[in-house]
Amino acid sequence: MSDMRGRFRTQIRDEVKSAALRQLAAGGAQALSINAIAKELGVSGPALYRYFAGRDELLTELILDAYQDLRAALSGAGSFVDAYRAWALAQPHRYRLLFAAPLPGYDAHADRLVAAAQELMNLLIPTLSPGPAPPPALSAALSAWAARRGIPDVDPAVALRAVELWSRVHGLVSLEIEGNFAAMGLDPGPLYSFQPRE
Amino acid sequence: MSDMRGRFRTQIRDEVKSAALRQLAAGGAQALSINAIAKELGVSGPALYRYFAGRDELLTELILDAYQDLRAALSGAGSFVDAYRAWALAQPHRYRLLFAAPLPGYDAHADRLVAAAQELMNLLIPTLSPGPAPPPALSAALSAWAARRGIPDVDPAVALRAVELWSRVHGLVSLEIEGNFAAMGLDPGPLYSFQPRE
DNA sequence: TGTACATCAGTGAACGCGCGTTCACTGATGTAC
DNA sequence: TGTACATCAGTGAACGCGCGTTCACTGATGTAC
Repeated sequence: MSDMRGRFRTQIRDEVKSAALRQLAAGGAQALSINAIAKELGVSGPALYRYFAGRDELLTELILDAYQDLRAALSGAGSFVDAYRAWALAQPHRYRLLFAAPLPGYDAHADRLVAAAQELMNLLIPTLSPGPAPPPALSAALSAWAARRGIPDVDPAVALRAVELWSRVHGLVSLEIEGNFAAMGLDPGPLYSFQPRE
Repeated sequence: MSDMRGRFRTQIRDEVKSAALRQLAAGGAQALSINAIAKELGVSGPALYRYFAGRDELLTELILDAYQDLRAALSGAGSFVDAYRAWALAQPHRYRLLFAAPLPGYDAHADRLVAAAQELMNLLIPTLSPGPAPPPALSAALSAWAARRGIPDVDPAVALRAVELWSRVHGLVSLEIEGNFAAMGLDPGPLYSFQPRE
């Protein structure tokens, strides 16, 4: 019976988080409310303060979890682009949590979050072959960035391709998620098979 | 003195809208509050109901204004990509208004809004030369979309380029606006000079 | 095994705040004769 | 030009709601002897 209370705590934390995700999915971007979650769990509002210091901590955990989940989905996948798209379409509310503007007053670029974001690039880079060489200033910035991320020997031409690929797929995904292609009557599927494929 | 009251009304409407934009710029995405705007204008909350039916109408007007402003910025510009980026960086809160997830319960795809969004494409299309031909299904969808928008004789290969260009620049712009490149220590400027340029 | 104690999950009340919106009303402004 | 009237901008109170968070407290659970 080691640490039964501890196990209980993490289980409740998970239940809180999944209720939070359910409400984000249903209620739009900023529908993250301690009180509403407590109500869904059949518990009074202040009870949740046993498990989270406050709303910001809960939000941060949800974001970190989402990064981790996305990373898992990408690392096992054959195609970065297809897996990225599939993950985002399956849970657009979590994708927005990662890449859309957060709540006012919330610091979306705390160190932990930036690090988690950039691990996505670490997954992409090894799968790419170099493209054209970037201009010198960009090349230097890309090398410095890769070194800072603990992968020192990255060809800047590969890093460039990674950033370009990511921004392209993010453009398509974010437009698709918000229904922009649907509003045009377009199936965006074929747009994802751009060159260069990884 | 024809219609002095009418002129007064439109002037107040404009003051309300610009206070609203100021607060959006300061307060984050969903900081659009009738009461807060009224307070900034030195007036009681209910007073604004003389000018707007409610918060949703105000929001819709802000969005339509933003589309019109963006269209104006693009139509006079030499480079679609550069003008698009400059507009978005200068007023990211308005860019989010157009392309990020709106408030829960707000219908972001009402006909007027969709039409306004697609007029942006009408500006882009005439500046492009055809690229590779799209696959048949996409080609048909692109032609149908162009016809529906009142520009019947569009080469699907041009329409495809327009959609691709738009999604690429949107990807870069939306990442840049949220500070993702800054968090990487990258100047994204060089990324915008991708081929094919318009 | 039984008892005394510490831990801690959860409660209900409260604080102070903000929201959109409706309503009856005041008072000023412009209009018609 | 002067007066009677209609229009309408703006007010303050109110409704009902929700929010994050703090606080003193109850009662159950697990622990130590």
